[in-house]
Amino acid sequence: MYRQVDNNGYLGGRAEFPATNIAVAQSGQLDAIVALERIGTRLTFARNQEIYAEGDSTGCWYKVISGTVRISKLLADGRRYIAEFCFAGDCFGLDNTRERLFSAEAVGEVAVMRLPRHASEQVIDQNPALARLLRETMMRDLANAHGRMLLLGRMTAAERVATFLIEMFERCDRTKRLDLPMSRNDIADYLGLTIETVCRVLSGFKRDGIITVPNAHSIELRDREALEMAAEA
Amino acid sequence: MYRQVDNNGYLGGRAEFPATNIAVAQSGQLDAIVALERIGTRLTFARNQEIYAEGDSTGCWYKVISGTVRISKLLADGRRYIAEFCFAGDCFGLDNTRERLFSAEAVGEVAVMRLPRHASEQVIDQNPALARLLRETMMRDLANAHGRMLLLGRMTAAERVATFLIEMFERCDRTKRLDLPMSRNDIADYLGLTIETVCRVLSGFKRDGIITVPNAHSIELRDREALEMAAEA
DNA sequence: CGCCAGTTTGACCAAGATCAACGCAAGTGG
DNA sequence: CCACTTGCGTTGATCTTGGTCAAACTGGCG
Repeated sequence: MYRQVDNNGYLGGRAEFPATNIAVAQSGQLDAIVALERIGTRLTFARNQEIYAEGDSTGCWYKVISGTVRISKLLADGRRYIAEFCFAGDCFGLDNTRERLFSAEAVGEVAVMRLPRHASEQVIDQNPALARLLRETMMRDLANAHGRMLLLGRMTAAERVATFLIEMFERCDRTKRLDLPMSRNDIADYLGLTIETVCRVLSGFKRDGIITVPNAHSIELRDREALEMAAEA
Repeated sequence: MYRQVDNNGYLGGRAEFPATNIAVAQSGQLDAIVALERIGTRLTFARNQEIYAEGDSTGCWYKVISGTVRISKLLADGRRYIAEFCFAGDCFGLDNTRERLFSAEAVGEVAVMRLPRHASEQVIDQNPALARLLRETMMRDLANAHGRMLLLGRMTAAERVATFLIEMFERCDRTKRLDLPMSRNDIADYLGLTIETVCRVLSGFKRDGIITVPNAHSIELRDREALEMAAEA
C-alpha cells in the first residue's frame, strides 16, 4: 500500500508557462519571494549527488539555477518512480510534510538556490496577490498531474515516449535539437516503463524517420506532425 | 513558503480527515467560505446525470452534501480516465482554467452545494489563514496525486485494487463493511485497468479469504493484514 | 416471467517485462 | 598509447500480466 501522504510535483510547464514549475508540492513563479528575500544560499551538486533524501527534514525549498534535478522515490523491492524533472527556473522541495517523502538528486552538474521555508510563508501571508499566484500555479500543477495520470494509466509505451519528447521539446527550447540530460533509465522510471521499452520505442521512431539520435543524449526532431500523431490523446 | 509548525491536527492525513479532498485542481475544507458566504445553492442530481461537462465554463465550484461524484475525462477513442471520486464533504470543480477539462457526474443520487468562484476568491484573498489552509490542502492533494502516479506507473493489478480498497475503507471508514457506490467499470477506469481484471482480482481476494462480497456493491474485510500485504509498496 | 444492465468467468492474445548478449565510448592504469 | 574495465545503451528471444473477446450468471423491474 502506499500512504496518502506522498507528495509532490510533476512535470510541467505547458507552452505558455514553460519555465516555472513546481516540485513536491510546490510552486514556481516565486521570483517575488526570491527577490524579497536575499537570504538564499547558492549550492552546487555533482552528477548523481543527493540534494536531499527521503526522510530528511523539510526546512528549505529550492530553485534550480542551472542543470537538471530529479525528484524520485525508491521502493523496497527496487522499483523506482520519478515524480519529475526540474530544469533551470523550476522550484522544488516545498513539502508541507515533516519529512521528505521523495529524494532529490542532481542529474548532471547542478546549481541551486536554497531558501528557508518559514520566512517564505510569512511573505506569502502578507501578499494576497502572491498567494493567489501560488494557488494558481498549484492548480496548474494539479491539472498537469492529472494529465500524467492519464498517461500512466491509459497510454501505450509509444504514446508515453512521444508525449515525453513533445513535453521536453516545449520545455527546453523551441529548436529542433533537444538535449536530454537524463539517462534512459530515468526516462523509463518517469514514464512507468522499462529502459528496454524506451529504447525500442525510440528506435522505432528513428526507423520511421520521426527523429534522429546523433548521440544518446540528444534528439533531433524530423517530423513533428508524426510525433504529435504518435502522442495521440 | 508554508509553515510546518501548525500543521498538526487540522489538516492532517487521510485517516483523521477523511472528508476533505480536492478534485482536478481544487480544494476542500473551505467550510469557512461556505459559512462566510450564504450564497450557495443546493442542487440534486440523479444517477449518471452530468453536473458539468468538459468545455463548460468554470464560474462555480461545488461541495458534496451526500452521494458520490465522479470526475472523469473521455478520450476520443473511448478510453476513459477517472480522476477521482468525491464523497460527502469533498469539494470539486475549483479549476482555474477557462473551460472544464474534466466532466463531473453523479455516481448515484447526489446532493451538492454550488458556490460562485469569484466571490470565494475575494474571501480567500482577505484571509491569509484561509489561504494558507487552502494551500496546504492543495499540497496534500498534489502529494496524493503522486501517490496515485506511483500506483499507475509501477504497481500490479492486485496491488492497485488492494490499495484502492484500503483507501476506500479509510475514507468511508466503516471498519469492516464497505459500501462501494461506483461500478466495477468506474473502479477499473480509476485504477487504469479493465473491468475484467478488477473482477478477477476481487475474486482472487475472495478466494484467499481476504474479503467477502455479499453483493456487488459491498465488500466485507476479513483479513486486513493480508490486504495490506497485497497492497505492498 | 423475461429482459436488461452490470458482473463474473474462461479462453486466448499481445504489449511490454524479463533475461541475456552485445556495442560503444570514456576513463584508467601499466 | 594501448589493453582493460565500467557504465550505458541497444537489440534479440522468451515469458507474463493483463487486455480482448465471448459467453454465462445475477438481481432488479416491467
